[in-house]
Amino acid sequence: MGIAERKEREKGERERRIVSAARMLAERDGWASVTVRRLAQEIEYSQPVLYAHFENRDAIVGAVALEGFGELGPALRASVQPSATPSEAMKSVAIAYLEFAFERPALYEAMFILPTGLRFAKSDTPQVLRDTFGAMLAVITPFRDDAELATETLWAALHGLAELERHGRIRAAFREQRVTQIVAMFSA
Amino acid sequence: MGIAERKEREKGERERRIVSAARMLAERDGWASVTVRRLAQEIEYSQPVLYAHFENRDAIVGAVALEGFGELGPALRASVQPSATPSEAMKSVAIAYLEFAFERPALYEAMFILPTGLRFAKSDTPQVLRDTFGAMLAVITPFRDDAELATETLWAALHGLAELERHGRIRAAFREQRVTQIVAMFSA
DNA sequence: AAAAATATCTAGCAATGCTATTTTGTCAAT
DNA sequence: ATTGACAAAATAGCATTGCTAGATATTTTT
Repeated sequence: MGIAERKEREKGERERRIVSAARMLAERDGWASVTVRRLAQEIEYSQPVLYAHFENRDAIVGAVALEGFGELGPALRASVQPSATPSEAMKSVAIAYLEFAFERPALYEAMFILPTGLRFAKSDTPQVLRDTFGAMLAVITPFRDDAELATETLWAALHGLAELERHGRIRAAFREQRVTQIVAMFSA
Repeated sequence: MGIAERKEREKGERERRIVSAARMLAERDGWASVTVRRLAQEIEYSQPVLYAHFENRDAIVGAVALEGFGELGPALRASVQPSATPSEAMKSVAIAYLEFAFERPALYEAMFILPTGLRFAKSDTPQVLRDTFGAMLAVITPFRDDAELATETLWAALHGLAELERHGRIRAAFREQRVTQIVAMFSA
């Protein structure tokens, strides 16, 4: 039955092309430009084919978001030098988080802002999501007993910093100082 | 020249009806349901009339957002009891902020998430926005020299708490505890 | 009363997400 | 090789969107 396997392989391959086309277009022209028609054109298939892979447009955004989580966790971990002190580690993670948000805005949008149909903080939370959470948890644990709660709070603070700055609500020039404030508070 | 004035009055009145229809529909059915056609129907004028008042749909969202800022500032100030200690005051403001976000989700969305074309943290920032910022600044000043910076950071933290919870990224049941954490950190 | 300016509407464009229907391609059984 | 069943994919279309050009009605000015 190698035929069925080949077909499955081809379908998987096509799915990857859809997701990476979506990501590329979003990063280049913004999510509003990511239309099902344009994606179809990009992968050289007709429009309805995409609906054999994804229930709707939101699900495509969700697939890109998942890719993003697959990268954010490792990026946070990689930012920490082995020789770093606990509070240096926390600062590295915080800065890496914001860099991720600002350097891949479309990816970040898919992960945290756009409707995607993904589930979180529930029993069915995918492993990549737990991993990302874990990367932040790791640098907080040395400082706090309520590490899980504190991770949620730190995450929220970083997310807020990223979003308000992206929308021009707070002064971009003071980013570093705000991060310093936050980290100082959490590592006290 | 009472005629011109009457016309201006009528135009202003109509504009208010557009904005409040938009707000009502958004709060009831979500922003996706706020279409220019539906608004036109609501105010009993044809569609192009709305473009005599607002450049485009985003500008209507922006008008609702401005209304929101006009209410958020006072709501934050009103939450503080005259007898409150400085740290009680800060906690009241933080809780009032989150209540605002959760009880008027569509309004909050217009203010902080959707594209609106409004400008912030710039010289042309409208007074209502400065007022809202001022309400937070007031409760931070007793604790910090760098009050303006700290206000930005606190604001970001609260915004992040609201957004991550709204998207189901963090556990709703622990909202109170996260607020307590944040306030403790800023009033230390 | 006629002309000019203003206000408003009708009708339509191009684009969107999504889907019913038709066509094309693949493969096994004859 | 031919045929018929099944799966894959394309065409064509629906309903909806934001927005606008062009036609019509309504005031205001002359």
